[in-house]
Amino acid sequence: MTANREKEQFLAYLRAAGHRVTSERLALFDEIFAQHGHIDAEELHAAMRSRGLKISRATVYRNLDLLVLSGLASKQRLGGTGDRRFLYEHLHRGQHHDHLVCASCGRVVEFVSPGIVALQTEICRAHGFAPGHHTLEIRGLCNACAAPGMVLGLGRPVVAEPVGGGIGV
Amino acid sequence: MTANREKEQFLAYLRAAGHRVTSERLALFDEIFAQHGHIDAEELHAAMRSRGLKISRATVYRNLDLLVLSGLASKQRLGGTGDRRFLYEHLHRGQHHDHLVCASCGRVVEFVSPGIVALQTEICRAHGFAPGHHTLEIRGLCNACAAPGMVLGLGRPVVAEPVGGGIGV
DNA sequence: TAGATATTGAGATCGAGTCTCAATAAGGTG
DNA sequence: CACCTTATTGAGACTCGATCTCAATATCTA
Repeated sequence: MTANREKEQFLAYLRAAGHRVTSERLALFDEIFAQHGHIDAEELHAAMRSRGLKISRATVYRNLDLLVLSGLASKQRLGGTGDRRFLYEHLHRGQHHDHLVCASCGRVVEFVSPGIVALQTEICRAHGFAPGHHTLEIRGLCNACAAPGMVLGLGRPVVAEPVGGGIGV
Repeated sequence: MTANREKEQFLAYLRAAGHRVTSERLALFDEIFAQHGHIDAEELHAAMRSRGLKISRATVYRNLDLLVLSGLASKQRLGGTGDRRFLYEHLHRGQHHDHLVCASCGRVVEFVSPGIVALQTEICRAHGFAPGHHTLEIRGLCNACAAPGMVLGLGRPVVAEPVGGGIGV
């Protein structure tokens, strides 16, 4: 089993919050940690059913929220104004990243930038806000789509190296 | 009438795109430019009806998309995972800004940061993307909500001074 | 092991946004 | 200006992601 450390964190969260440890919650945890990249609730539900697990749609939705509250999954809409569904992805130990999305083929690249963190701190300070978290989505054209005459291909999200470390304000 | 320059731009867009100039489109333009800050389609529709204008819900939705395409309005969800509806706001001459949202009272502060623009350019370059645009939402606690024992008040969006000008990567 | 109650499942419901299609009106043409 | 073509509108049906209801079930506590 992968993600043992994260599973411990999930169990600790459930107990601390007074929630019960059910087989459905454990199965959902396993499923989202078995998935690569972003996936929506319906796809997650279908994936579990196709593995022979019996779990209802409502339970998937309910428990995804718990995973987010536990800090082990993120829930956000990606893709600008074309975002109909929430997408979920598992997180490792609170590591935050942002997204670069190709406006043409939808390919998603994840990146970590210390610069944006510094920027967030500075902007909050300037406006008297206590910093929380941020979501940054950059949209553009990936190299494949920017090349003339290319047919689009939907790639898999890639975790990228940190870019830039200086203060950005 | 306010926003004459913008209205010219809207008319020019309509004609260039082969769309007709209808009274509904002009009324919707007037309404969104008469509004402060962010407003959703239903509220916009209700506001127009309450002024005695006869316009249908479907027409509001359809023409808001045109306003966005013309570059005169932005359409985005704000408020993290609590974002059920799209919010619209009018823009002045393509000026881009981002949002600082209070996680407690929902107050929205708009800010302009050259740093984030530089960051966007650098990150796109590092990953072989042609830069497009970005959306950055920072969530935190405003000074009123961070103060202990305060009752929350829902403020109006404020356009803030640019913060920071250095390269932020 | 039994009892209290949180959780589940199936399906109803909600709600933001889109679609359909007949009626209307914008704007080009003679 | 009057006519004609056709984009646009309005009313309401529809879509579909997400939430809610409530009886049945499973978890945890004592």
